[in-house]
Amino acid sequence: MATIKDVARRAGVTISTVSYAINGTRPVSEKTRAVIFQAMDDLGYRPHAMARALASKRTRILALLFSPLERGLGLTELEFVTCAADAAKERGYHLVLWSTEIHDEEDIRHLSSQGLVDGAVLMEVQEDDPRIGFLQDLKLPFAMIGRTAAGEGLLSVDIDFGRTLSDAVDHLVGLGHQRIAFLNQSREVYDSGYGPAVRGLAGFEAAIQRAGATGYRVFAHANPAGGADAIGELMNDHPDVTAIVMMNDRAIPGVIQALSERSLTVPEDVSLLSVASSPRVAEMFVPALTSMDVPSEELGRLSVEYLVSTLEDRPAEGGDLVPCTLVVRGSTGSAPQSL
Amino acid sequence: MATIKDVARRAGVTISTVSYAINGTRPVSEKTRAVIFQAMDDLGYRPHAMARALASKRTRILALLFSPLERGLGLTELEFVTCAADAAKERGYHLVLWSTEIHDEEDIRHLSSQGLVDGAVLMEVQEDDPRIGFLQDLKLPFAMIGRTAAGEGLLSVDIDFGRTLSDAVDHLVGLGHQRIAFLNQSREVYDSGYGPAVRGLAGFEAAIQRAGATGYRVFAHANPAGGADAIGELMNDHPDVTAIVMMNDRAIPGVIQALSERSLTVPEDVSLLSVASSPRVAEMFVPALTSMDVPSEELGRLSVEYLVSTLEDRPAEGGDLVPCTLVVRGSTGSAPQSL
DNA sequence: TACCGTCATCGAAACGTTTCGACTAAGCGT
DNA sequence: ACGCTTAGTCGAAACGTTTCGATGACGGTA
Repeated sequence: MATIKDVARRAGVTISTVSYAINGTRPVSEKTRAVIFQAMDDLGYRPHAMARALASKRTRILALLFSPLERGLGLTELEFVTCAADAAKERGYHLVLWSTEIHDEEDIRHLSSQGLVDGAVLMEVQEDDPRIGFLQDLKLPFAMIGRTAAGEGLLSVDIDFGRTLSDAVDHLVGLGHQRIAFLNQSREVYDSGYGPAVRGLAGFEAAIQRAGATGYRVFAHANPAGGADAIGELMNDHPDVTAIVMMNDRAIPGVIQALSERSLTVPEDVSLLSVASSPRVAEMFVPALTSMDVPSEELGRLSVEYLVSTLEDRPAEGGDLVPCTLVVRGSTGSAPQSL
Repeated sequence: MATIKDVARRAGVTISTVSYAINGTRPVSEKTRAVIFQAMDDLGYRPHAMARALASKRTRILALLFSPLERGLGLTELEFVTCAADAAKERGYHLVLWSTEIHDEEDIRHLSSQGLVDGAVLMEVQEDDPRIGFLQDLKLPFAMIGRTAAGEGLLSVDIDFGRTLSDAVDHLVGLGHQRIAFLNQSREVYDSGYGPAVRGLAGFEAAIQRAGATGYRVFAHANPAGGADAIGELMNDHPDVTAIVMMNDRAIPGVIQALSERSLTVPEDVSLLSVASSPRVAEMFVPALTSMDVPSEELGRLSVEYLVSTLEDRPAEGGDLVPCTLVVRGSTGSAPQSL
């Protein structure tokens, strides 16, 4: 493989000049630059990533941190990954996957101490995420998908739950629904302060209030049985509900089954709207679920962009909130006329 | 950050001795080794990945190639990714994500020419995959998840479709089913020679034959409508079918709906068995689907292990086939008594 | 005693870049 | 005609490893 030395020789200049021409670190005359680029072309030269990294102390490699435990990665998270990789590539960076127990400090330290990565993107951020402390100690720049409780000046992108739930409720109210339930994650998850669960519910309540409708809330474990139980509870307490906003992908099958067992059809008797889920999930059901799709592409992309900007001394603001977009499928319809 | 130099000084030896002690490249006396490791510990020393790569010409970074187009990554593929990353980590390697159009030679060349990666793992391999040629030209070692048509001596892991379909059919026959349908991918996909579609069907036919049962075959597009159409066709031609083996995740919702529209219940009237799918998918339905789960962990892991072995001059055999494992859930039951 | 092979260690040269200080020649104001 | 800046280039020293050839000490064999 051709090295910078070969290019220099062929162009009749020294290697430092070639380096300046490539990186624009110092001025190079128009004429010389042309000769150098010609030589590079002729030789099919590509800078050697490792050598460059060693000398410049910048690897142009980013780590994507995710924790395998927890609820496990889903389709939505998968899109973060691929979109983040694309975004990184566009900016000349690479993305390495780093799956690590969320509390394993040694493991995270290991990652950075080798000098392998310039920065990190954190997925599945928790309200009180221990990784953030580790990263700060290591002085490793990072961006988050999600937010911590405090979120003080850290780089992050997150779903705009306020706006998302507001849009969701508006859609239902627009169809004539007045008694709407919010099916959240489990109470344990909510109590632990998991961001989406907390912010989602808050957004829902605010939206309901603004719309002058009546809201019910119910929690469900992240599995079909949890969904079924939740519907049982809900229908027992509030049999007059006509629409359910769900923010719990895995509970959905149970919800649907429980409704059909009660001879309630979707969307004639009850409208269903899935929030912060992926189209792939929504289309698994019959009828396909109307949903507020997560802007995973944007989240993945923005997080990388923030990080790269910071690394290249173009400090980014961060803290952006992007709303989910409403996609109407078959599970929402006009509220039933009579009760 | 401590360097090898610091370690050497503290241990009272030269850097080359330290290097030998770390890598085991040459013998080092027990006493010296102890002193060196002590020094490393004291200083919290970690070899600098880039420097090591530059000097040894081995980066210990592997690329994971996937093409964004196609049918899009699903939950099963996601598991490949995370498991491959874990396996790589265990062996001291890193995994970078490289999403590339399957035919984009320049892009693949770009990847290797920088000397960034030692080898590649290919996901979603096609029967006649152009990437393989590129990689061979570049002399970049690689392993595949899936197989090409020829598969001549290339490193690969794949699902053992013969064994898997055989187990699936046996399970159903054991429940008394005698007329079993195989719901494949679409005819187009099958005709294009997509490996799983071809090998799956072949395995099914062989298993049916061996079991002395009757087999029907039907194709479906990878979406709910496709599934519904397929059931329509199947029930029209062969209303006596009592079990369906499905190898088409995305068509499943349509299948279930079409069955219920015909007042056929699962599993009382018809047993459903999903092949080569992920538990996550199987549990989305009511009743949860009995399935042959893809050993994604093993596939991801093995592919990395093969590649690493080859890189470290322990040539691997490759070409392993691993079967899916049967997980009985609620969608299969005894064949209906009468017809 | 002289010689040879091992074992353990040393010193120095790579690996392919970036970057710093220095040098030259040209352009400027005075 | 003088010094001063500036654009353009050079040479050499990093960056932190691995690896090769050489060296010295030691024990065994002739």
